[in-house]
Amino acid sequence: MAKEQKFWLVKTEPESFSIQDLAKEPKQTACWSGVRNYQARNFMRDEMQLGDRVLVYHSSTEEPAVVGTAAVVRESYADDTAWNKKDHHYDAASTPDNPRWFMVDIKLEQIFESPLPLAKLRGVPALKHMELLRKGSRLSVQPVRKSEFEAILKLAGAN
DNA sequence: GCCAACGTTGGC
DNA sequence: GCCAACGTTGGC
Repeated sequence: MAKEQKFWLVKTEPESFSIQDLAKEPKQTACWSGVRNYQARNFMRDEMQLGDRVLVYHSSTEEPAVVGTAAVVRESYADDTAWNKKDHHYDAASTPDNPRWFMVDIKLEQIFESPLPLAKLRGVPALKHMELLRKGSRLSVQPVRKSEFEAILKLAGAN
């Protein structure tokens, strides 16, 4: 029997890969490559499981916001962009024989009708302890409490 | 193993 | 574009 479903948030810069881009992918599924932070990697490599649910967040944009949800459809495997010299995330220390970086595949569930801006989330008591809202938080893959995930769905008027 | 210098993230 | 917060690197 599968372990309990977990909840996550992943950040992406919409200028490089937005949730709309995810929607355009075959099967609306994409590999979440390019993560080059150990803590974020560890979450993907060690803890993300099939069926886990994911909030998608747009960062470094005019109005940073949670914009929709996705699900983990493939558990971690080596991030091959790390050994592509032309890739922006190339890392000579990672090789096919001894990969340093990992990724998962996620599939779009829904794009919120209206995005939930950071500023709005800050005012929500149920989200008071959310990692995303912590000052100086930079983790690009982070765990989310079930209660937080549900509160966000509720705010988005989604299910 | 400390920590200063540097690079990056990301809100504003 | 600014800059605070954070992660990484490398000299010692």
